Amino acid sequence: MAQAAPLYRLPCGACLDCDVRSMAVCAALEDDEVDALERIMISRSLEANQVLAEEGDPKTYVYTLTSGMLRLCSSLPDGRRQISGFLMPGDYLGLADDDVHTRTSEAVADAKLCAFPVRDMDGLVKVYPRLSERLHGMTRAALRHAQDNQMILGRLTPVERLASFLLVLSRRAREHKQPDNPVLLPMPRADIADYLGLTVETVSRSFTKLRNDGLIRLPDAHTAEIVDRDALSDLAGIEPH
Amino acid sequence: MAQAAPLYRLPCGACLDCDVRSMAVCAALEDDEVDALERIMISRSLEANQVLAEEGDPKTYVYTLTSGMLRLCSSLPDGRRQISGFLMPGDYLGLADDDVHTRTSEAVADAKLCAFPVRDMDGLVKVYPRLSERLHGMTRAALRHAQDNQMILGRLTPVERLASFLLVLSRRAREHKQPDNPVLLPMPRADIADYLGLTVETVSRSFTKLRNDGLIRLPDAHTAEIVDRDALSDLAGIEPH
DNA sequence: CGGCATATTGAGGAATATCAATCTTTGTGG
DNA sequence: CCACAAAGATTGATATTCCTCAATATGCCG
Repeated sequence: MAQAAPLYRLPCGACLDCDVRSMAVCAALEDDEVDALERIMISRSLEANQVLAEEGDPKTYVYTLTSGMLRLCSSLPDGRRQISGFLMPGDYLGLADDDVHTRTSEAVADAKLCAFPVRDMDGLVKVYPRLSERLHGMTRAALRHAQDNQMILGRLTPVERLASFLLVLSRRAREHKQPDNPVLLPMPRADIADYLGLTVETVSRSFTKLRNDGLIRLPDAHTAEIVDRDALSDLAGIEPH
Repeated sequence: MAQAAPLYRLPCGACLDCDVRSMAVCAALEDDEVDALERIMISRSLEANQVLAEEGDPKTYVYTLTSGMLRLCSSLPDGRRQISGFLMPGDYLGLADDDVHTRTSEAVADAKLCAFPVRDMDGLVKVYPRLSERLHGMTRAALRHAQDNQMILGRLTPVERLASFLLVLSRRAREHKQPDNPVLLPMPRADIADYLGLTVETVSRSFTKLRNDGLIRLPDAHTAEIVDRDALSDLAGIEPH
């Protein structure tokens, strides 16, 4: 059977100009090697709140987020929800899972992704050991991050949780080569609440507290300007970055 | 310079008889290959509460726990502590870390371990790709586990947290080929509290509640017999295993 | 401009932390 | 082997914190 020309393929060499080239999985490959990745890649885009994969779905694709933001979440039968993480451009979706997605992934804001069929990706990983090493390294980093969250959820007060959340977002923005000060908050308060194990009201009150104490400014609900980073770090119980 | 015969070396072939052979990293290797692992291995033992590695220490060894139990924890400047996990025989220490231990590891009860110098281990991983794959798979499992904990810490009530804790311990005991009921609790209540983000008093009251409701029996403080596994699973919001 | 979703603020109550006392277990030395 | 001290676990009384419910304010999109 004749194979139709694959849809949604980016123009050849597009990966080389990609915004996230230096921080995503593909950073493991040399310029003349990314081509192999590009060949198995399919572009996708999501609108805000669109679901990419549901908890329990078979893992047929893995993804690199190139723009926008995703949330990974799971819910209890009675509706209680926990967000285990937010993905920023350059982040990889599928690090934790073997054959099945263990979390639901949804777009917080309009998002663009590179989709890789897992079968093809598994093949590439065997050809390029550095790709495998990079994935393993990203998994380790995700694990450290999840363990940090255990401390945040288990032992920090609401204001401390929010302080640490803002600092982590700021630091990650910097790592992703974006301005680290006003911190952009594309997600609604309910998402922050479900990430920090709080209610929206408590999140809102914690924002107000940080503002009244002069640690941050809030030009609008989706922008937090860090005024006193040291005090914020003190609160969060972590070293300033 | 002449190299002295290495100390603490187990008799040749000991790995083949090892209790944890089938569940630890070494399960990735065939019987005739574990020899390579055994050659770089050094046996260690720890007494209860002895520290194996401190948060921030350079990662010079990785370990497989062969008996006993370890806790991984970190502390805030003011003394608040969070335990990110307990290690059971067959578990691997060092999955999350690159060059530095990000958590303190201590013995809950007397423990025995196989220690592998990271340099040697890095070398072996290159020779045996299956070893690398297995480590990556164990890291993914640890990540899923840490994300489950985020739900537990962020959204479950104390009794629900304890129920889920007992069920996880029970399931892991089974996976580790030990009886899954009664559940053995080698760690003190303070450890359970610092793992579940509660106080000792609340942990104690939660045990009492589960006992009074007929879901468990408590022959002694370190033994919990599961009486109604379904009700316990219901509480924990997870499928019975 | 109006209507809806989201965010903030307020009042009250429920749940868990805190403080304190008792009970139990463990380990040690006589 | 028993007595005793010390640590750990449980139970009780109280206080604080955060959640719940309700009202108001703000922003956003048609």
